[in-house]
Amino acid sequence: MAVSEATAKRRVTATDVAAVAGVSRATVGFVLNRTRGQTISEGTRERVLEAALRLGYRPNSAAQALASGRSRIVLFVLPDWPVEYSFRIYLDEASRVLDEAGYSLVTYTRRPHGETRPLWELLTPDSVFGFTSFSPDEIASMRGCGIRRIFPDPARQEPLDLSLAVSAGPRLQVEHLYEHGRRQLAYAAFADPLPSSLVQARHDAARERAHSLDLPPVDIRYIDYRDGSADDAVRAWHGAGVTGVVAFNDDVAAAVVSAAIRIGIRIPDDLAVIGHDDSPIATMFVPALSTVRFDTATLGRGFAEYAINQTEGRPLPDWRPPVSAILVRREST
Amino acid sequence: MAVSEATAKRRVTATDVAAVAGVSRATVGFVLNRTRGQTISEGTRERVLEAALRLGYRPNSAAQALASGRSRIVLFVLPDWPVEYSFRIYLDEASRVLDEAGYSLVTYTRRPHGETRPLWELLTPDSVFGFTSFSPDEIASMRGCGIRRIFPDPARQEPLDLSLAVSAGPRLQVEHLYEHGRRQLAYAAFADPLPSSLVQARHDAARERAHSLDLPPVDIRYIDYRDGSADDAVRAWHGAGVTGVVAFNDDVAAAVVSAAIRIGIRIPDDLAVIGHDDSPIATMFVPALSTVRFDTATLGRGFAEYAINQTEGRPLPDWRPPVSAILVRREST
DNA sequence: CTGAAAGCGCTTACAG
DNA sequence: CTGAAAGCGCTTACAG
Repeated sequence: MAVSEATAKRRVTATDVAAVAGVSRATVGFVLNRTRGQTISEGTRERVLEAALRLGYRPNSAAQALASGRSRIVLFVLPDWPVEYSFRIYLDEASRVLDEAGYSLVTYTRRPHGETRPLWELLTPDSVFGFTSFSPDEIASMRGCGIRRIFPDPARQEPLDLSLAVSAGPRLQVEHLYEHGRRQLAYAAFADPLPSSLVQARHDAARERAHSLDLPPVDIRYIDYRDGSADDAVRAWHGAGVTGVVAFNDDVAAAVVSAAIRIGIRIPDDLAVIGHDDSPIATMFVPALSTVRFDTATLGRGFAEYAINQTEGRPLPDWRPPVSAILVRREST
Repeated sequence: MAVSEATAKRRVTATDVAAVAGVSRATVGFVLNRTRGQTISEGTRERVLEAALRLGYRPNSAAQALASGRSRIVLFVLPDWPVEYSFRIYLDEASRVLDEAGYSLVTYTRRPHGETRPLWELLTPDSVFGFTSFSPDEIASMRGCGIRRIFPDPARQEPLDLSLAVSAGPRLQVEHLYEHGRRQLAYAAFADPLPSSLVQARHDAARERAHSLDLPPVDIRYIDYRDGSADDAVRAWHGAGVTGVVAFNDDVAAAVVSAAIRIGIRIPDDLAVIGHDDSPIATMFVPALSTVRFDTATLGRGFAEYAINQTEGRPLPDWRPPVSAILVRREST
């Protein structure tokens, strides 16, 4: 009666648990946090655990954060553009592994308008990971609220690129077209200005691979599927003798293929097109799109491992993202 | 020198600001929080503001949350299935409006495996909103860590469905096919078990609208674009004289259209197909897909308004989500 | 093996 | 108009 009344009125605290278990508040903390270096008798441990369970005790995380100086939050800042389809699997895996290590992964999409107070100030995460790099202002804001571990951190020349498989996909795309006899290649970029750094990086990788295969220069054009740019690009490429198109992603590949169909260019005979990501559209499109897939679950686990070690201050010197790109051949090549 | 040394060593606190401004810590709080009912002289106000700016003071949110009992976080629990494309715009708008009111919107995707500690226990948000309803266990967990405002809350028979425009889209889809002379309709559902409640709700809305138009019963089939189910469905429908297909979303519509094309059924002459969401695939698909679009920005603002009022304990009695569905006619109908 | 106590950095009545 | 002080619920040396 007294207990249920208290439960209804206010939140159960460690003091309540201590009272029921007949120990001090400190001991409650030691048991529940499995504090290392403390030895607790089995009887005490059981009494505390039992009392905590019975009262439905949930530690107050704000108090924990304030007292310990750690929030057990890992913040992952996503870019302001729609991330590829498979990225959800990546995040799910990363989240699961971090959770096992006692951390929560919170994702945060930067808003175009800029908040009064960015999310990292409100959450004060133990570490912040960015899909792309941070601006000096952002770094200053994070440092200002006590966040010590920021990646990628420009000051440290951090080698890791969290967009991870930047070059593996484009390389595979080029190799695939090459193996099927295509020599004059073009790159279909994404006109949306937001993911421009990723577009740039993928294009660079494709161009370099083409160069190393002694192929002629790769013409790049920016495709916006809402206007006629795909038609223009396909016409221009067709006139210039292009026989293979490397697309930034499956959406762009679909736009190129659909423009070609409308114009009357045969896919893949006249023009082979390869996408990137193996998103649902690649399966459903007619013709189905050849593309490149990643083992995103493994990548997610890899990121989590990296994040945990960085957050706890023991970086893995030789760590590399476990990238594995797989070619998926369908009808467009 | 002394200041920059201190800055480097530890975080700037209200005590530092108070010392520099020559006031008490309480006054710093009053100024920075614009505490109502406190009158602060202009001179003091300016000194505090100036000192805070100069020192780069950021309030410690854990301490604020602990002392005030409010975290200023609104948690939005998303379902475990890929939300429709346009939902990002919805979230962006909602986030922006909440931010203006001093709240941060954190989104959280339930993980299939279940965490050791769900995110609401770690963040202790002031309120939690679910896209779908919560299980009794989840409700208990939230209540246990002191979260008072939960929506939808089964105990209150909360009328609001946060998936919002559940029936408006399907109704419009059916009406569109009806207006173009289609009488024998079918519903193409999404085979993925995860969004089943949404599939069910949309199908119900479509069936009811068809019924109210005196149309014959709507046959429902579950489409998985990774197997042959679309082919089977299209064949069966064709044999049964179906002339119009209402699809759960654009992905499913694309799968149906592509199956029809492969089989040799003409779109839209033999079979009209309408999607839902106006996602990019609807534009890019050949033929381009007719679909239904929502004014998601307005919906997002509407949700934010609702959330702010609920969070601050003054529910709007007559509030309705500002749903406006628009028909987008393309080539598939 | 366990407890008393200081401290984390705020907010908020309460005095003056 | 402003300050001294209690309190939020934890963690963590430090004693014993």
